[in-house]
Amino acid sequence: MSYLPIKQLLQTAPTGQTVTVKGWVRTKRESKNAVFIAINDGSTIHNIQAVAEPDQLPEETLKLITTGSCVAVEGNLIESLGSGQAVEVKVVNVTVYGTADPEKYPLQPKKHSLEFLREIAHLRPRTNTFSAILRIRHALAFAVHKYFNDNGFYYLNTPIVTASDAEGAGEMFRVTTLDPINPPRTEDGKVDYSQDFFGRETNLTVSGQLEGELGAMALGKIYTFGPTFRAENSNTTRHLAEFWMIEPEMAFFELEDNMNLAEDFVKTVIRYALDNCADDLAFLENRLKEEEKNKKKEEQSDMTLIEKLRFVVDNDFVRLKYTDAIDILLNSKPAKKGQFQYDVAWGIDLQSEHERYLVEKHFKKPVILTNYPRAIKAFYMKQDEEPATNARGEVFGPTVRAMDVLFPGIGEIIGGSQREEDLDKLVARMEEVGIEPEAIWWYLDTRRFGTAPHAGFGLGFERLVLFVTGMGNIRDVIPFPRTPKSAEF
RNA sequence: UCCCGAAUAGCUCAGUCGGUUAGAGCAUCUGACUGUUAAUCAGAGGGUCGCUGGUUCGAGCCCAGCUUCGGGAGCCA
Repeated sequence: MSYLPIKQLLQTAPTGQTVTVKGWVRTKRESKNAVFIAINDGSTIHNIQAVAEPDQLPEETLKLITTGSCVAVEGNLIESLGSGQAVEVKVVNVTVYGTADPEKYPLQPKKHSLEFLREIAHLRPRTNTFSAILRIRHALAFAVHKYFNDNGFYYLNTPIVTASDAEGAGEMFRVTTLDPINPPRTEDGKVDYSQDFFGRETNLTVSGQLEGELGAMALGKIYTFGPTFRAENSNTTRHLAEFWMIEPEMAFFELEDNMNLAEDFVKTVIRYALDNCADDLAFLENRLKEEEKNKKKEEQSDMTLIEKLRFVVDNDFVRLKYTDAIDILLNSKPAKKGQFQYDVAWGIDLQSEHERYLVEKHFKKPVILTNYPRAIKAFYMKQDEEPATNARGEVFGPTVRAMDVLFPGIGEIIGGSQREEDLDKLVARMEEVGIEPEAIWWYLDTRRFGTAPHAGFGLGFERLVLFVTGMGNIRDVIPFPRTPKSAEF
């Protein structure tokens, strides 16, 4: 039996033609003269309404049509007799594929909290909110591939299992096939990883960047888009143990080019969502409006979700050197009133409250912060020639060509840099921070053989989805979130 | 990991000063209802008060520990 997705049916001119709808029942309403069944198949946020005469369906079939059950409806597509929808299906026959006991099915037609839905993550895609999020997530993923393909990048698949832990991006998950109770041991009592599957210690990747650089040094412009793992005990609304990261890496790009790419990239994929997910965004925007009603006035945002997205797409990001950001923070009201929990001084790693002030209070738009102190950034970042100076000519310490893109409500959405292409400087820096150059000899070969200026960045995909959907918790923008103490589904 | 808060019906919550049979709304079921829009109206069923221990004549309520969840911080994307 063939069928049409509801998305398509809703856009079809009703001429009484025979159609088949297959999907899950959202609600059933019975009155004396008609039975109304709202059906959703996930192709769109909208339901289609099937209408049956009360004595048209056998009593036992009618009883099985409950919220959450799955049905196939054969009927005629007609102009709706009611006012809530343009078309509806006049039922000829209903087949129930699967029942859903109303006493047990958790997704009954009522409001559910996001916390409750997280506990039934296997069923939550059947709700309006999550189906909208997942469709938007898909559209953004597609837009990412489209953007890079349109701009001459090659999709490079970097390894998930890796032996390198040199990047220091975070704690890693160990990958092993050794017996956890009784692993083989060396003479000095340590676990003997030479007997492990790969013959050495291996972990899940925390970043594909180092391998991405290898690709860029051959293909010119590459990007990765894959799962990434951090075994940090992070319990926040912005962190996952398993998340998807997008990491472009470009030969011959300097910091300025990197910033231009990051800004154009983010704007383009958000624009894609605005152009292609209008219904789902409108639904989420409404949901947020309802939520805002319960908030205090000062916590309500002055822009709706779609206005916020348009604002980001239509306005230039602020570009600001770290040293100048420190000046702004030092002269800010909260600093003078002592309202910052952490003191501001050149050399500190900016805290959330500082980033928030810059993005949400001072500039009120996305900010790209650059040229951070060398001491607080990764070893592979290109060192600036001159130490930082502020507007009054004060001289500070050495900096690197790093860039962080900060978004309102999200914080750091992108982190990147121009890479140090000079072998001697790179090795010297590695030794300073205690990384053995031999451990990533293959990475250093890019600098030994045909080195070139290059740059790249990493974007946490879920943080992008978080921003576009306006959701508040990163666990609600990935189908099956992995967080400390939580891997049920 | 640290700080704060929470855990009572399927869900969201109330539960007075520690005192008899633990309540409401939604959902569910039953009935009513001229085409309804998460319909409306009436009625019914539904509880190991997170777990373990303690204080007390008596604990949903007080105390301790544990577990889980939420918010914030740190780490970062």
